Amino acid sequence: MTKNVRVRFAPSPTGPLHIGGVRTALFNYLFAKKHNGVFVLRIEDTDQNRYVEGAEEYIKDALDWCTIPFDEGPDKDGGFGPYRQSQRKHLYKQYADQLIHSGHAYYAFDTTTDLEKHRKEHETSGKTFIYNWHNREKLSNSLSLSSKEVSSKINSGEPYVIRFKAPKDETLHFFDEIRGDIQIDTNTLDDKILFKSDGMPTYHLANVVDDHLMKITHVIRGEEWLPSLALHILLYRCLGWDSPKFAHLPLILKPVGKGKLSKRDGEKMGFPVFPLQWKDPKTNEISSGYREDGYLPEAVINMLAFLGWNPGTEQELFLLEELIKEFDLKRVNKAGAKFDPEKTKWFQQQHLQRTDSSFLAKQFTAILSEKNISTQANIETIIDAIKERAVFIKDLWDLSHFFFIAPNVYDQKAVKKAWKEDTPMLMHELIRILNDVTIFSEENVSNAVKGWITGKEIGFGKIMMPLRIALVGSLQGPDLFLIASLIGKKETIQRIENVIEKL
RNA sequence: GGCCCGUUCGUCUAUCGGCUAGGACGCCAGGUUUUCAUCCUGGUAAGAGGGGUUCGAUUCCCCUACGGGCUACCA
Repeated sequence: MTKNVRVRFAPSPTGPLHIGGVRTALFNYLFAKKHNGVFVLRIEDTDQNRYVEGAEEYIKDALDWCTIPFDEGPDKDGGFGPYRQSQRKHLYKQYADQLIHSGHAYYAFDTTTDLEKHRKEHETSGKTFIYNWHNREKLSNSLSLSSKEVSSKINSGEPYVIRFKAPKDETLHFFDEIRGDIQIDTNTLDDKILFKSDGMPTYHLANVVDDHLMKITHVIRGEEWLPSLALHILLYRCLGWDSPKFAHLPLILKPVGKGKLSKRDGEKMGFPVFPLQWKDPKTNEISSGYREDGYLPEAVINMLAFLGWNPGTEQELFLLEELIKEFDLKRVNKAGAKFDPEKTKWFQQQHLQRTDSSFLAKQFTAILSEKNISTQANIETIIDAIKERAVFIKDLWDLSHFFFIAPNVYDQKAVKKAWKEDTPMLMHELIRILNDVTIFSEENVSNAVKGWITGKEIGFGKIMMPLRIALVGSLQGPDLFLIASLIGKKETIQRIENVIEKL
């Protein structure tokens, strides 16, 4: 019998969700949906000092915008709540105590300053201080002190932490769904703190306890957690629990230079590293987001999916449903991937082209009304004509303003190229031709103008380019006859008269 | 420093021992569009280095180099 797949995304509400985090959430989501499983959101807020106002909301909004909603999580109980670790505080201590009773953990009283001193001393003598079997007997803890001393310290209210007692002389073997077999010598492990003196568990304990209690079957997380996998495996074992399966995702790296992608890179190179815009509540600093920059969630998701994963075919454009169908942890790469803002733009362009004109028309109408331009019935026709030139929805205006407003400035380069001495005369003649077109359809205008040019035996460019300047203001845009027919006979002629006068 | 993970075109990647090492982004050149963009065609460019194993290695093993991560009473 196969267990129901349950995965979780467990961010810490210390700020806006970075696209690396979104990618982790996406892979969890895809894996869950692929196996008809459940996607859980758990807020890991065990560190009160780092809590940032609004971060949890941001995380939920971001998942929402990316169309990868969670099935269970804060305010969405699925029977495994609560889903904020701060609200689960009472659950953790008993497991730490259990580990103490079974001899797998111990109390430690060393102060931060004591430990810092040890570290410094080791450093100056060229050694590394590790709190483990090397020296745990010489430090202040329940292994070195008598049980009397220990209980008197605890009873007198002296602060203490609970440390894991890493086993000695053992080679641990475990399996990562992406990386395969990994082994570690337990002698290199340190005695990690499981329970802090403020009464809160550390990530390691809380994470293992919650994953077990929430019946998580697969832990899919970033590669930065690989070094603590040994600890986590050991915790499951010492607590007497089966451990879930693990998969560690490759990191997302800076586009240029070394290291992990960071907020700074986005600022420096001018691309967002966050899904949504974020305003820091303390500094009021604003970080740009993909949503506000005009990206479609489809594009962002598609781009993210291909950062470290591929379907093994040559298909690159995927919608969420297809990603779910094709996704497989086995096809996730091991090596970190440099982030490429250019490719992201390409995904955006491709997805925009595949977006319904009726949907774009709706968005565009909103932009137009902001500019106090009344909506036209033929808005979808206009979008069909300009869409293929657009990358972002906001490009639509730059590509189509001449449908709504007559040009008042003319591109100098274009004028120099196309406006010759005999042009005004030809334009006057063109006005007469256009005047004779009774039904001003694209086809009729085209036939009339083309017939006239052919009859005159002059080059098309001599007429078409000045006409384009008249109607558009520059040498750009879709088919001229379409533009003419859409703005109408009166406006077309008016614009030609304008340009003759001005140039 | 210690531990762990990784290494194919500039970038993202395909290849599950036998290929002229494939695709995509970018870039360059043509073509279509009498404009611009799109689009089409073509081009550019890669297996870190050294040892093995093998009839044969990009693919398997080892070493080195390089890159990355972790090394907090942060997650």
